[in-house]
Amino acid sequence: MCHGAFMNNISEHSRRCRSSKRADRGSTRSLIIDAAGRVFAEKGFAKTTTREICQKAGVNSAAVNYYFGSKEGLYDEVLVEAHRQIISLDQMKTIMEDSAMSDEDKLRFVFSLVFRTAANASGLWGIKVLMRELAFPSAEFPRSLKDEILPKAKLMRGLMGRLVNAPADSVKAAHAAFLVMMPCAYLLLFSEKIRSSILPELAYREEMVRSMHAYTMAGLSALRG
Amino acid sequence: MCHGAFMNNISEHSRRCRSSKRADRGSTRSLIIDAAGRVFAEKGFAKTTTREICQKAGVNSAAVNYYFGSKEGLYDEVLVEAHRQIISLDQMKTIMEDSAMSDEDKLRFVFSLVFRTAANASGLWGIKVLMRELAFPSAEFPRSLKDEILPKAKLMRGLMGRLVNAPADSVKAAHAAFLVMMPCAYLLLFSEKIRSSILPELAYREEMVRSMHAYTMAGLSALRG
DNA sequence: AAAAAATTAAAACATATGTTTGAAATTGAC
DNA sequence: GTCAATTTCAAACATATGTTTTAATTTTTT
Repeated sequence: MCHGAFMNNISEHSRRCRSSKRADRGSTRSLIIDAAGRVFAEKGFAKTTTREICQKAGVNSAAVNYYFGSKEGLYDEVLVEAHRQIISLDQMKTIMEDSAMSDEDKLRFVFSLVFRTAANASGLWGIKVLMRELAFPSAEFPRSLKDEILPKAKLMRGLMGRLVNAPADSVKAAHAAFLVMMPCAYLLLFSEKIRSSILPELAYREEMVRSMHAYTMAGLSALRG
Repeated sequence: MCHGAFMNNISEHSRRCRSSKRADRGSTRSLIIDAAGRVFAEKGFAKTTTREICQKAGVNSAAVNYYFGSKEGLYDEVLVEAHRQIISLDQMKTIMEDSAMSDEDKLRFVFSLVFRTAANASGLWGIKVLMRELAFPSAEFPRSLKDEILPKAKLMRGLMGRLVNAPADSVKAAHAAFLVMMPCAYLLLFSEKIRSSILPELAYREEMVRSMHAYTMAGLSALRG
């Protein structure tokens, strides 16, 4: 009766560092999170079944409820892991507060991070899960994640404000943030099937980064003046 | 046994113009499509139950299968109706081929159409359903609708090509189309809940149209040169 | 008005799916 | 090696939901 559902609070570190003898390459728990991430990214929460996750992970169907209590509990953990995959708040802070870097270079850094992520989309399921949440937030969208997204958004708005020469909380900065970030968001979210049929010429290449950067800087300059 | 599932082919006009004596304000069929559109727009296909649709429409649960054969059949009809709500291919052709209008004005027209739609989003469920399909196409995404979307996309790429002084099927035009249209797409798709928490200053006002237009024209000019 | 057709309604049905159960197997501590 | 704790497994369970059925009701036709 002492089931694993209550183990979510136990430090993950201790579980990870324990030499796993049952499963050679990664504990059952990690196997489930990874399989779940891939399936959730592809199908979304509602269309995903725990049976498919367990099958892909090669574990028994009862494992989800044993380790995570419920499908929702698993999804929560997947969201946490998704954030880890992209960029931590600390990393982002470091870059945004780096005085040796121009604001234009910071923007370029964001674009290349986006492109790297988009190009790696098959391996990194995290960004797809998070973008799904942004477009269609699930009931399970936890406050703790909002607390992670909002600070990052605030950093971006600071950058945008400086680029259009306006306060971070001004309407102008909001417009700039929206106009700059939405193509990024869609680049990460857009269904590959649809994109390739509507815009087959659009490839994730250096050429595209240059176009985005040129287009964005010119647009921001127009907002500024 | 002569059930309504086979009536989908009968002209809707005859059904509409027939004096409806059972249901005063709109036939059962239309009631279902409208209720379904609202629920599908809000929750997506998977999370929507036919029982909720029927309850919202005030009809019996069996009505969906009676009139549309299945939940998928109903969804197909909702997609057809969604296209009708926005703009027809013919209307769009007329505008795009209007030689009395500058390309810049045509772009402005697109933006105001987008804004009108976004501001009316509560009443018009069609755009939300279509945007969901663009981001996460369902298995039911019918070829006939692709045949409606692709021609419209081609018209937009023609406009974009002229604006950046490049052929419609060039990489440059594809980049332009992507960079210009993605903020529009997201404006229509973005979860209101999330938008208002991340960008509370962003309202659907004339001010925003002006920002978008200025930003976009400057960006396109940069792509051109 | 009578008969036929179409529609509506309530309930039953079948299936998919999240979850629980209880036993078997494995692991780690002594 | 023994024993308790943990993990795995197969099966069962409960529920939600798309669908079907059958009869009652309404509408249309003649």
